[in-house]
Amino acid sequence: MQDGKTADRIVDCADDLFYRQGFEATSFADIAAAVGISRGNFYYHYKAKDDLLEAVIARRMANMTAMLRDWESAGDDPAERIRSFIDILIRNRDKIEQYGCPVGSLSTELAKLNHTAQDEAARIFTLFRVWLRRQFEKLGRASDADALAMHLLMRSQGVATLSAAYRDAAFVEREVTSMCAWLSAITEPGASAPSFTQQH
Amino acid sequence: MQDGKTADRIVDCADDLFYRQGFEATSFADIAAAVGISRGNFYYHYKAKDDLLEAVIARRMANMTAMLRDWESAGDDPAERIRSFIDILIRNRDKIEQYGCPVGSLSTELAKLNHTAQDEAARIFTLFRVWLRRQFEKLGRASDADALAMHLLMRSQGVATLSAAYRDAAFVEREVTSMCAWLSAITEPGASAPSFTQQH
DNA sequence: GATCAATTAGGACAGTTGCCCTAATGATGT
DNA sequence: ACATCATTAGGGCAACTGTCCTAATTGATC
Repeated sequence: MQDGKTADRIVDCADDLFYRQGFEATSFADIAAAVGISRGNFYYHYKAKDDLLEAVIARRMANMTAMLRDWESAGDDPAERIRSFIDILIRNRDKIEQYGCPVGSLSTELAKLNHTAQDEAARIFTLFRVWLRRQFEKLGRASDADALAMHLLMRSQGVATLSAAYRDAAFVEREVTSMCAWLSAITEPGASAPSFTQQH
Repeated sequence: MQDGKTADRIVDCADDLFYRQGFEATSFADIAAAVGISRGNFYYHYKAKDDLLEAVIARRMANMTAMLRDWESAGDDPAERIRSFIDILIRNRDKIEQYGCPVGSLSTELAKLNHTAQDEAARIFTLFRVWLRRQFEKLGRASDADALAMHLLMRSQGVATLSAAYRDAAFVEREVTSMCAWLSAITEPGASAPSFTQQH
């Protein structure tokens, strides 16, 4: 958090602190101390805490968009791309164990606070949702692509929450393996793949 | 929140407010106003906010224990009991849509606050975990009963989080149906039921 | 009816919160 | 060297936080 203009450094630190401490529990004093500026200077860049929150959400949106684009350019196999998504639980395992999922925990907190930015936070979910949906469509599951995307999102959220509660790395690995197996069952066209429309 | 001794009414209201607003975002003034007592009277019953939190967690533990006992006495079929657990997502759908899961959201918040009561909050999870494990054992899945219990807990957590983010009742119903189908696949001994030990 | 403990109300406390204001500093171009 | 503008520091604001203290009130016991 050293280089870049001050406004950017503020969003950087706020992003991190909102994740690790929560939005409500993070004060301006916390952020100012982390950035290394005075509290007064703060309001020159962001005139209210809600403005800062929106900037943080926008930053996360941009970061996640870039990450999804990277996964797309890394290969053409949709299943492999989806596996990149599942693998977040492994790559970020330490942080998730400590603070849960940044998307889910912020969304839940803002829901409780009845905060106006709650819908904006949910849009980060939608970013993944639409991206995953597109991959499932490419796998020939156009009819239930959105349900499959939501199912995968739901699983990653559940794993993240329990990972933070129990800090059990074996559980996370087991569930990631299960998610990949579920994905493989979908990829293989011959087998009676897990479906949602079929179960109704 | 009318009858009962004052100490109990305080825990009642605090329980509700901690769920709807979060622990950190709920002040003594909020609780005192909800109970209808003065702030001063507060410290006669609970000398610190952390004490109150522990009382709330203990209360939830007692409530959940009673609920699990009710499910046990309602019938002998373990699968039916497990379905009672899954059905929470339907029965409490309105509250979950607004505030998420009380167990998961409190656990995540306390994790971020680095609060000492975090382990105690996780024990509510363990309550369900052990109970579910026992039901799976009765279904003849002694070898992976704990993994199955954790899998079900994970699913309910994921559904609750996404339910609060999107407030999509159709999604919740779809996932509940999927969970019941998963359970049925386990119940039927002949079929190649979903397992975890097999997938390793 | 008097005594005494349990309970309550209300005010006061030091610290923190988000927010605002103003003066000083910095850089920039002329 | 000067004027201009963006940026920063620091103090101050009222409101709120959790906590504590004391005086009043209640209710039961003798």
